[in-house]
Amino acid sequence: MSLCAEKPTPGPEEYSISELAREFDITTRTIRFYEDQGLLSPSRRGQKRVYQKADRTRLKLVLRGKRLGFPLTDIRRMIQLYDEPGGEAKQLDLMLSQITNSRSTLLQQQLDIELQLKEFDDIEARCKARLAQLRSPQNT
Amino acid sequence: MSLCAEKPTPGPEEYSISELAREFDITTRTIRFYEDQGLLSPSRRGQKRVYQKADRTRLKLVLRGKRLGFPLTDIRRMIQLYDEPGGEAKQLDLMLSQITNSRSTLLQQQLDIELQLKEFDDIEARCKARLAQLRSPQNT
DNA sequence: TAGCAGGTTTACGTTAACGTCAACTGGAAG
DNA sequence: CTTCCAGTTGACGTTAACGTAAACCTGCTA
Repeated sequence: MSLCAEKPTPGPEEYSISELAREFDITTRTIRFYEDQGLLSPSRRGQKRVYQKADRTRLKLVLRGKRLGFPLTDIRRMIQLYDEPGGEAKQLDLMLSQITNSRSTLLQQQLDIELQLKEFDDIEARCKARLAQLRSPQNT
Repeated sequence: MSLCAEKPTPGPEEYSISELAREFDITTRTIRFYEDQGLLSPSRRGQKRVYQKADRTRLKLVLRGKRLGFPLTDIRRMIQLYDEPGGEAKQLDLMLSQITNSRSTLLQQQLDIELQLKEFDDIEARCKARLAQLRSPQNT
């Protein structure tokens, strides 16, 4: 440990690339790749990447998008919506229609999930019934 | 049209590969690829594939899995659960644990979707507010 | 001063999920 | 018989999303 000078920017909390990687259980390669794709844009101290809280939040959004199966290009457009609304009315209209689009995809996914969950319940019940039958007394 | 002999198997309804392709808006290549991956196994009349209702249902399951972002290997395991429960207790236990697994993924996705939808509502509201402001009277 | 941990760029490799020919087949229509 | 159409099997091409390896910098610490 060096003498003092420990917190040059004590404010908004910062992260190194490997800290983020550990936290979200991904590789640094992945994080750099996301930056390449325009999903992240951390500041730099010297040549090293420094991630602020906002960057961390963006990364979380990316990973959420991934869990939902979206390709990175879609995810990029989605998280750009979080940035400051362009200003131009045209731009705002575009954003609104993109939101409408993404929303309908998400709603479809909700339906799909509900159906799938119900069917799993069904299958599970039959499995358990079959298991109970296997252990039932009449097979001695 | 040939003379009669139109319905050799009038029973369970059959589909050609291109019929299914049209219905679900995918290519025949995709359907054959899914078969290659063990997701479908249609019967054959001569060398041509003939799809029964059960095959159609399986295809629907596959596409639902795709909409949820699952890789084909996961989808395969998932739809195998719809087949007859193996019989062996060990096999049934395995099925149950697989269901538990998949279910937790789906539940996570539900959470992700709800969050995302809420954030979209939020962004949308701010967009609309900004738009209203742009058209407001004070800029004449 | 040497070395090491953590970071950087560059570049090629890999896997999944198809797309895109090419060459062949079997039946119906003209 | 030829022609056409829907279907079939290879085989190679492509894109997304990283993995992996090489070569370099850099700020401590021993």
